[in-house]
Order: sequence, then C-alpha cells, then structure tokens
Amino acid sequence: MDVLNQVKAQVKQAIREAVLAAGIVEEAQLPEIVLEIPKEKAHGDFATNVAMQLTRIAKANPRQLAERIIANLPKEAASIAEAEIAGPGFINFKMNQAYLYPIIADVQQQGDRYGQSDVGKGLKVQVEFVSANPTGSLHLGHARGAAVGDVLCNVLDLAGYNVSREYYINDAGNQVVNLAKSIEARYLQALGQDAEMPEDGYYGEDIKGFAADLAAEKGDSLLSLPEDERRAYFRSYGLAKELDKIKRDLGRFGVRFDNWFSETSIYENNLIPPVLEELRKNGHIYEEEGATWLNTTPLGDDKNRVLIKNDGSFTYLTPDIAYHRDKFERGFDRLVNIWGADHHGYIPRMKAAMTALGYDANRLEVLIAQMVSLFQNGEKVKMSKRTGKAVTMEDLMDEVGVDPIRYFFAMRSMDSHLDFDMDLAVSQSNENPVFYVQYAHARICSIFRQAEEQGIAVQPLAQVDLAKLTSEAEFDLLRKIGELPEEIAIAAEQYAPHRIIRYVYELASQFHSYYRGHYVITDDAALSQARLALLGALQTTLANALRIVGVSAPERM
RNA sequence: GCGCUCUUAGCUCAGCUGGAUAGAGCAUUUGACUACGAAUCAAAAGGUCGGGAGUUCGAAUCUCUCAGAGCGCGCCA
Repeated sequence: MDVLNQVKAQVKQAIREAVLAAGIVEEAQLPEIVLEIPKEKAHGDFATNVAMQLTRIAKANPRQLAERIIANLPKEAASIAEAEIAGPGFINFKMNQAYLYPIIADVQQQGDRYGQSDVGKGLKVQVEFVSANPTGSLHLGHARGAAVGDVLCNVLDLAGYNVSREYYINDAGNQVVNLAKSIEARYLQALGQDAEMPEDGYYGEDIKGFAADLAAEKGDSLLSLPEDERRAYFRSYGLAKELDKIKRDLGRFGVRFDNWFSETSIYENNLIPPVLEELRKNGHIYEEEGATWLNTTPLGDDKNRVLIKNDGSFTYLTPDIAYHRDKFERGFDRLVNIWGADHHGYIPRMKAAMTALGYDANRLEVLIAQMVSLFQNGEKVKMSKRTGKAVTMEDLMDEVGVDPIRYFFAMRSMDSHLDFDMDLAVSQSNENPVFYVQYAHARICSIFRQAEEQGIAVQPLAQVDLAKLTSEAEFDLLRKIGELPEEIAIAAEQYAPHRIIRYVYELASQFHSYYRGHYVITDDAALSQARLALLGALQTTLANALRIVGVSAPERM
C-alpha cells in the first residue's frame, strides 16, 4: 500500500476506535469511514463526515457526536496533531507533517512504476478501441478514441488490472466490397478511363493514392482479369494497404494493440453457427418475413434485430455478437468497448445479445467518446464524407505533433463534446497546457544539471535530512506526489482517464509556484540535498504521469 | 415522435456513487526577471451551476418536468 493510504488507514482505524469508545453505536452499525482530502487547505490534511453519517442512527446532533468522537480519539497512535469540529459536523485532522517524508523513499524505490496499486486485483480486462473500418484513413474522431483508450489502458494497467488492448477489423462486410469497387474506379481513372465511383464509395485521398500506385506498378494488366478475380484483388490489396496505414498511424501515435482481431476469422473459424444455435436453443430467435430475428426487446432493446437477412446473408450484428461471445470465451472478466457517439444506439442490442447468450451484460461496459469538432483560424472546419474532405490523423500529427494531440484528447472527459483548437494546440505559448506541464519537467532537469555544474553531488536518500523540508509549499508538493496511486486507482475505477491530466497539470502548477518562492540550490548544503530529494521524487512523478498520458517528458525544451 | 449524451464565469471545460465559501485555463486588469529556464509566478475581477418543482439536516450532484444543442432510431456498417 502506498504511503498516503497507509496513513489514511491509520486515521480511519483511530476514528473507528473513537466512535466505539464513545459508545455512539455498536460495532455492527459502524458505517464505512470516509476520509477525504479537503479542498480547502485550512480544513487540514484529512476530513471525515462520520459524525453526520451517524446522525440518523444515533439520533443526536452531528456536532455533539463529533465532539464525543474527538474526545475519544487515540491521536498519538495515529500521528494526528490536531482534530477539530468544523462546519455542520465535519471532523478535520491536522497531521504531524513528518508523515509525508516517506513518500520520497517510496517514489525513489518504485521509480517507473510509482503510482501503481493493486486495486484491480489482476482482473482480466479487455479494452477494444478505435476499431475503425479499414476503408479509409483514421481521422479526428479516431484519434480521440485512440488517445482515450490508450490512456485508460495505461491507467488500468497501473491500477493492477490485467489489460489487453484489442482492435476489431471489420474486413468482411459490405464496406469492403465498396472499398474494392472504389479502388477499381480510381484505378480506371488513373489509367485515364471514364469510371464512376460506386454509390457508397470511399472518396478519401488515400484510395486515390493506392490506385495510382497500382496503375503505375501494374499498368492496365489488371483489366484482363475476370471481374470477380479483379475485385478480389482490389479487395485484398486495399485491405492490406488500409490496415498498414492504420497501424502506421497508430504506431506513430504511440498506441500498440495486443491483438488485431479480424472479422473474417469469425467466418473462417465458423464462430457464427454455434451462436445461432445457442440463441435458438434459448428461445431468443424467430423467423419472420423470410428473415431470422433476435428477440431483443424483452432484454431492454427498443426493437428486435435481424440476424439473417432474407437473402441469406448476415447483418453486421451477427458476426459482432459472435465476436463478443468469443471475447467472453477467451476468459476476460470484463469487456470495455470505446465507441464513437454515432454508435451509442447500438449498446442495448449488444447487451441484450450477451444476456441472451447467458452472460452477465454488466461485464460489458460500453464507453462513448463524444464528437470532436475541429477549429482552425477561429472557425469550425467542416468535414465531408462524400468528398473525402476530412482532416486525417496523419495530417494532424504532421501539423500539431503527437504530444499536444494526446494531451488535448485525454484532457476532457470522454462524454463531453470536444472542440479541438488547432491553433492553440500548435502554439508554443503560455496558452498551451502541454508545454506548461512539460516545462515543469524540463525545469527540474535543468536544476539537476545546474547542481552538477556547481559540483553538488546528490546524496543517497538515507543521508538526507528530510526534516529540512518545512515550508507549506513543500508539504503540499509531497502530499500531491503521494496522491498519484490513488488518483490512478480512481481513474481506473471510474473509467476517467482525463483525471490524470488534471492531476499532472496541478502537480506542475504547484511546482512552478514552489520554484518561484524557493531556491533549491542554496548555501545550506543539507537543505539543498533535501530539496533535491524532493525534486527527484517530483521529477519521477511528473514523468510517470506524462507516460500514462503518452506525452513525452523532455529534459530540455 | 422515441432513446442516449450535453447545458456550470466572456470563451473552453473540471467538479456529478449528496457535504464546508462551486474550481481551473484562456481572455481582461495590476504587479514580479543583475543566483537554479519569465514557455514562469503573485494578485484582482468575473457565477440565478439552462428554467421550474420535489426528496433531505444539506442538491451543480438524486427524482420529475419544461426548454435548448448534438447524435442515433436500416433486412448499411
């Protein structure tokens, strides 16, 4: 357990003992003690609302109860310096600030892994995200999904979950046929022939490029192939190219998947028939108007869904059900899907399908990443699928760089619509929060360089007198550093990766403020060493938090 | 019409499993660099938490209702 939680556990235990010693309630009636870190610094290190919680049970006024609890509090044992009643009945605790010093050793000892905890208890979680169709370049919305998903995975990993990242490749449906047709049309155009794009064609620049390459490479030799052979060629060629591009973009963005799951493999491995059989056996399937339906309405969906169309082919839903069943069968305790907002209506039917198959649908968590609007020169940039006019992830990385994109997308909670301000992201000014945080890290590195130049060797922690750290700002920094493990644990539990951004920003902000008021390298050698030790822990903490977000922690900038 | 998400400072957003005076950045105003990086800091100003009702000791947070914005309601994926 991390330092802060150990201390909290101590204080909670002291509170429990005090409540019992005061004879307020029996042990069995004791509520779970909530100990929070107050927003207001004047309210001490920790606060509990236990007296107010007990009001109902004990039928007494909270301030009186608080008084009795405080009177019975074993303060010394829990290194509580002061406990006092505040507001409607809060009990505020001021700790003996020395409790914070061990945090530095903890950070130093854990290094890169500082921030980890075991709240996840090794639970196997699979996170499926991005999963864009391999029919065009990744764009803005995908970038948000990629950033949010990857940060969430990093957070889950550190919180002690066993995480697997997966990308589902929709390489089997109609859209791939349209991809083949689109490439064919562009290929013919590249050869100077008249060719119309298919009705549901893909108009992206990437496809023009692939077709042009083909034309240059193969000339018109593909024209002599029979149509179905030619289509098959364009299809596999297009898929390979698109997938390659997707992997390249994501790799550059710093996102690596553990598994790329192909829809085609569902057919190859005959995963669908047993699903249909199971559903039929459980009585969830019926035939109507020549189609086969899944009866999802009793399971929370607003209408029933077709599984097999009257032409005998499957709808998109069918292989997707087989896919999700396969995920469960692979032994994951929990499935997390990150979908774009345009797919939110799809959630009830997938949950219904899982219930119909006998799985607990609560083990499937679908998170929605809201829409992204791009702003440039103060104006909203319009995108069009029809003309293929869209800002791709690649464009964005070229113009903005990976760090700001990841930071900006991870910054907001995923269920709020997001305005991505291109000018702000590019700007290397004080308006840009990415640089603010990175600058804090670079600044610390600079101080260490400075110390080295002045011939000051950083001493082993055991020889450093941390009691030299006595200012409010120093205790605040230590406390904040100590909060990282808990912050990560909460972000994991709530699927709220954006919390890490807030944390790292606040940490940077506290440091910048501290820096302005305190010299690290001073005439007092012992003090300098203590401050360098603090900064070492801070540097590690900043770097770790930035690593979670996937943003670099530069040594100079 | 139904469903999901959103509505908090001039702007962009936190805070939402009920708790103390609702926070941050930007923008605005005022200050701070002849020792470690001013991409920084200190401070001021800025709010009917979309409107209304309810639940309770206590509501931005929970419930209901109304209004506005986005998205979705295919035998497309």
